[in-house]
Amino acid sequence: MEQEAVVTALAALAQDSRLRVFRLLVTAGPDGLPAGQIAEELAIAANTLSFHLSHLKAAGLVTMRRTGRSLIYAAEYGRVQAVIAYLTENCCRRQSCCDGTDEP
Amino acid sequence: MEQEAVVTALAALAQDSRLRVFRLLVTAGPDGLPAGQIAEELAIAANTLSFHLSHLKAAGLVTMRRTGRSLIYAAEYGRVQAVIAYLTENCCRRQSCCDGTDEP
DNA sequence: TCCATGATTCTAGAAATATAGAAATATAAG
DNA sequence: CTTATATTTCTATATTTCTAGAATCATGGA
Repeated sequence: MEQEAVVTALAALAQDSRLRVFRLLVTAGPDGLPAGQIAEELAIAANTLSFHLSHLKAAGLVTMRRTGRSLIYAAEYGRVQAVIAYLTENCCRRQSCCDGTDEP
Repeated sequence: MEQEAVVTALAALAQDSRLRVFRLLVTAGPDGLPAGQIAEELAIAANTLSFHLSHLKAAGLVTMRRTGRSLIYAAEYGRVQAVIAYLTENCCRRQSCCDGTDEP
C-alpha cells in the first residue's frame, strides 16, 4: 500500500462522524447498512452523511451497493488491515524490538 | 481508549510529513532520534518539523526527552496499538465474522 | 560572559475541510 | 405518468490546517 493511500485512509477515519460510521459498519459486518439507517442511528443529517460516506468510499474503507431505493454501505475490512500493516511494518529496524522484549 | 483521543491520533498520522516522521521513528526504535536528524533525513524545515512533532506528541504517538542540546523523539508504539484495537474491536457483531470464516 | 548550536514559538496567509439548506437524481409504487 | 422515498449533488460559509519567515529560548563551550 502506498503512503498517499494510507494518508487518505487515515484522514477519512480522523473525523468524529466518519469514525462512528466506520465503526458502526464494522459491527454490521459484510451485509452492511443502508445510508438512511446509518443516518438515523448516528443522528447525522442525510446530506452530511452522504458527504462523509463519499470520503470513506474514496478512501476504499467502505463499499456501496444498491438494493431497490437504498444504497447499502459496508466496511472494507481488508483496507484497514492494510493501513495497520503499513503503520506497524519495519518496527525498530535500528534497535531491539519495541514489543516489550529486548530481542532484535 | 476514547473516541476523541483516537480521532486525534488518526489526524496526527493523516498527514504526509507526520506519517513519514512517525514511520522513521518506528524504525528507529525506543532510542529515538534527535529532531535535527529527523529534519535532515526527511528534508523538512526545522520549524515545520517542530509543528508536526508537537502534533504527534499531543496525540501521544511520540515521546520527547532532552539530551544536551538535542531533543530526542521516539515512537510510542503502544499508542498505535491502542488505536488499532479501537478500529478493529467489535467486528461484525450483527453478522458472521468478516475474517473469512462464517462463525459468529 | 559571549557565542554557536539545536530547537521551538509567533505571526500571517493560503489551502483544505465540515456543515447546512436547497435542488436534483434514481427507484418504486399507484 | 405522477407521486413518494432514499440519497446525492450543488452552493455558500465558517473553521481548521499547513507552511514559511522571523524571532525567541535553552544548552554547552571558549
